[in-house]
Amino acid sequence: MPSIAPTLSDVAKLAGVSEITVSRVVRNKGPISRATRSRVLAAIEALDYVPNRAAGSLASASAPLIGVLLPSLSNIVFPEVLRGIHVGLESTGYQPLIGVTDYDPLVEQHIVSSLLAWQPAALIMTGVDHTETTRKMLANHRVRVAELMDIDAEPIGIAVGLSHRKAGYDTGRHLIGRGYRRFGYVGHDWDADRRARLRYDGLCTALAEAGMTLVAERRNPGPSSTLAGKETLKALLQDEPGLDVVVFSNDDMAVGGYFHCLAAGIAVKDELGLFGFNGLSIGQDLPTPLSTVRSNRFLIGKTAVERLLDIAGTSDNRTIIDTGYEIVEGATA
Amino acid sequence: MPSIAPTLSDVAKLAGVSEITVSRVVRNKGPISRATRSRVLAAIEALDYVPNRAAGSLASASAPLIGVLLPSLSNIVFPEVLRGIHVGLESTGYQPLIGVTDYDPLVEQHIVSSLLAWQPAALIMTGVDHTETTRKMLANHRVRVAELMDIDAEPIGIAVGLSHRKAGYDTGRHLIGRGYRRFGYVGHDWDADRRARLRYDGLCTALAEAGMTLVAERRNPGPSSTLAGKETLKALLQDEPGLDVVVFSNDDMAVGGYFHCLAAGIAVKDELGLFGFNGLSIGQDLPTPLSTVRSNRFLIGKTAVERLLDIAGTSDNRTIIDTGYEIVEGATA
DNA sequence: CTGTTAGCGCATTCAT
DNA sequence: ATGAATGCGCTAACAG
Repeated sequence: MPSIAPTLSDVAKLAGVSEITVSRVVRNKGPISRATRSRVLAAIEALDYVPNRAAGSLASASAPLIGVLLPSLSNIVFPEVLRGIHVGLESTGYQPLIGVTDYDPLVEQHIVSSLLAWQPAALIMTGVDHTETTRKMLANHRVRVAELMDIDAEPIGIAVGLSHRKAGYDTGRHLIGRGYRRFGYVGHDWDADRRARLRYDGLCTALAEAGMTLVAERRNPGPSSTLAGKETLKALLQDEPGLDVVVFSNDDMAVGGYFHCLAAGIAVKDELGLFGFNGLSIGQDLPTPLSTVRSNRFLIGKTAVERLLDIAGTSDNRTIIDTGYEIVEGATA
Repeated sequence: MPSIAPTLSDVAKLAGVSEITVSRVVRNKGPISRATRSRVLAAIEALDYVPNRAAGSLASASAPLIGVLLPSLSNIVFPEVLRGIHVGLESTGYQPLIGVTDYDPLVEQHIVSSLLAWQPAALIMTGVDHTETTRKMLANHRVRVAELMDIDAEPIGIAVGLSHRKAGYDTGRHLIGRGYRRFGYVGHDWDADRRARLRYDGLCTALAEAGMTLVAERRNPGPSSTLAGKETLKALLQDEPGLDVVVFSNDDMAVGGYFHCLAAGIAVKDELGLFGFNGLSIGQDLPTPLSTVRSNRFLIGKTAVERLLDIAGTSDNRTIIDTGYEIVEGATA
């Protein structure tokens, strides 16, 4: 086998047709007779021909790539979204080109710029915080754009996710319905996590409607983690021992809270209710399954891809797709 | 702003130089006088020029891309490796193009083929199980290759990881040294996870050297998970109640085992020791930190990238890089 | 230090 | 249903 890769022209020669015919067979586009198609396919097989993507992209001014911008890979939530994207992309011929923004719109802007240099078919971004320059670039390139997770804002293209404000509100209603009255809140850094704040706002609205407020709250600077949840709950309970339920900014934090209760001998649910957000499997595998809200991360990624590929031709499709959420009763609240 | 992106030629005109000069400035390659460089940079700035990667890749027969093949995104370990890769790639101009093999060498083969179509600078693969066709493709394309995680085999290019056999062996020695005598093993599916099996082999070797064998063992079909660990430990203890320590195939499984002990009222360590593998943060955040082996996933990804970019020019660099591991004493064994 | 020439491999457009 | 001509935007290999 030659160390130089075969090209369209090699295949064409072997099959006794023109290059463009081979190209049509490869892309499955345009009318081709059954006879020539099979001759070409045989030649492709014989030579182990693989199309050169750079050449194809240059000629067509568009690449079978989907740019994916994630804020972080440390939080299990985003690999799960990525998994959904992957499954949605399966056998479409598109490949994901990924970038990590570290929750910084300026970093995001640079990544968008370098992703656009590949002329991707679409861009999948997380959240709704973008710089003006980013928005301008996206408009100029006429790339299809999906914004994931958050649907509480005006989208650039399509938005796929859930209303975090509503999820927070429903959390409040649910817990009030179960008889809880003295609410505490344990959270993490809001500056990077707009959605956690929306949930908090929704929760407070529900409490206010019922004539209550949070009895105590505490937010740990830095990202969410089991450790942060553990320590922050401990601190909160020192401030204010008389709570009957604590809502956490997400499951990571809540699992930490659960571990604190175990270590401190606090009877979860009877003595203190715990409530999370996301529905991570670690929470559901605890000896006492965590009460929480399932956020369907996988579905968000998968749905986004499917919609983006659907609207191939169309222009200006501002759409909001609500993938919803479900309250997971669990056994901690 | 025009909706058509500026090209090298536009920049060249504005700066009053030839295209190739602009190209040299952009790529920071070849000698350029300070004066022209700044004129060109000004023109680039003025036009918001972004190089077209497809064109560049076609002309140079190589793209600033690194293909990354991961077996799965469900297991937290691989996103962590990916994070290392990302950090290693930061500000190098390379971008990761990722594929997920689902632990299937044939799927891997297809992905390798479609990744190579982009002419990536290098390929990062996980593990050492590849089809003959895959090996042939890699040889023909003269791509730099790194195989991650596993260094107990002859590498294609560079291998970055740790000796899982040795880690298993040291686990055995460590636990024997702490006085444990009646060993149990709880594992998951081996067919997909060669490394788990190597650790098991190492463990058995250590036991044999001390004149012991596993008293009981049980492997759950399917991937590792907290749930699997929980249920499998339960089943194992029903078979054989007289164990004093159980080694798990990894931390996910071990955390599940820990949860079972909590629920069943088994005193961890005093009554039954638990030992994992990986050193995941969830294990360390338990009320009782898990005894385990830290496997440095982040470092593996980062190191692989750094080495791959190092050996840019060189050819045929078969190297094994041992990122090591550390026994984490913890409090469960 | 800078420029000229010549393609890279493919898809688009227009023929036939 | 198939083909010819042309160029996408950039870089390698040489000049000078």
